Amino acid sequence: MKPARDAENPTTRSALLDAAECIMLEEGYAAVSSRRLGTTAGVNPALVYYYFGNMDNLFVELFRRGADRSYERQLRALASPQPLWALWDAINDQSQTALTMEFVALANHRKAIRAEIAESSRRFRALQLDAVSSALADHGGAGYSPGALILLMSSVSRFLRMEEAFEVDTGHAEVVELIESFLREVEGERAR
Amino acid sequence: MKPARDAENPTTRSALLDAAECIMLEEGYAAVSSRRLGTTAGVNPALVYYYFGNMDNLFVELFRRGADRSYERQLRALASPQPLWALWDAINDQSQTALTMEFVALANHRKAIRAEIAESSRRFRALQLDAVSSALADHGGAGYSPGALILLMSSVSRFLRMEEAFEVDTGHAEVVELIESFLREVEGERAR
DNA sequence: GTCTATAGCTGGATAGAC
DNA sequence: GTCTATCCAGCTATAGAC
Repeated sequence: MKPARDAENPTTRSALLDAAECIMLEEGYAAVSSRRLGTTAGVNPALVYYYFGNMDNLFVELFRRGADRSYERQLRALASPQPLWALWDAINDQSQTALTMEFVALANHRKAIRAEIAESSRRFRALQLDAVSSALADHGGAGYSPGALILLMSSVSRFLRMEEAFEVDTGHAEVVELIESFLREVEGERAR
Repeated sequence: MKPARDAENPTTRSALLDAAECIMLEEGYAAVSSRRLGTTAGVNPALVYYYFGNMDNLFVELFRRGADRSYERQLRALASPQPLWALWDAINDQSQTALTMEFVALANHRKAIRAEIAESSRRFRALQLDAVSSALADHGGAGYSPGALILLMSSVSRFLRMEEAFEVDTGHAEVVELIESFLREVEGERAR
């Protein structure tokens, strides 16, 4: 009988993934090395190769883990009574955002990562398109383009986060208000 | 009498910066090392330290060189008869975009770079705010927020570029049309 | 200004003991 | 599954000859 591992007894495998996530967020992907992973996770560096074969695979698995979690969260959001508001929250709320930017940078020169992100993006987008199309049709927004709305929310959210990291926030409140006034128009006041 | 250097006779210093730009675009910032720079620029790697002291300074100088060029281009754009259209073109056209994203990634774990980008962003934003405010006031757009418009254009532009790198383009045409129809509304048909 | 040589470090990855 | 030991490559940075 295999013992079930809980949060206080994580498997070595997931401990390594957690360590990678932590290092990536704090110091960027370039700081993620097998030796650093070993130290942070409290295990031997060689185990990275035992579990993942090489560093690229570790990155791919870490990305996939985060993407799957986000996808589930987004599925739940889009099933809410106010799917547009919920999607806007999900896009903004995602603690995944910072990690994602790091992966995008990684993808610039690692083909395996790029392919993974590309496929994941298409998967997210398809789900969003479907839900936003229905949401717009259900309310007074049949005249608006679902694709444009999704891109607007995604672009602005990511750009604002990025600027916040540089402590630049000119115009942030205004553009958020612009998007949210649109959401109010088609989906009504945000329910609390 | 010092000989003037032309494009075919660049100084070693600028040859190193050119090499850095090239490597960064093709393989990402992590691939930029003194040895690679030496090989690509056809000079000795030790010259990197002679000219820049260390790698951080090289990155900062490369960023500054690009930012200054973009700033000049943007100044010219904003002085055109259709400043909003010209700004939109400048934001989209910038061959700097890909490089900028690489610098943003670098900035995550190099303080010197982060400070440089932050200051540069504020400088660009101030210039844009000024010009867009006037442009909106001059035409029928006095009711719109200049800050929101700038952020919308900047966010969307960067996000689309990023997605293009992953060969994802769902909704791109629609969101571009949304922005351009707004520009037509306040500034009239784009002059050719 | 440009080069050689080199110190000192960190990294990816593997072989093999336990 | 986990560890030690190790090879080899690549990096930053400096000292010093030319």
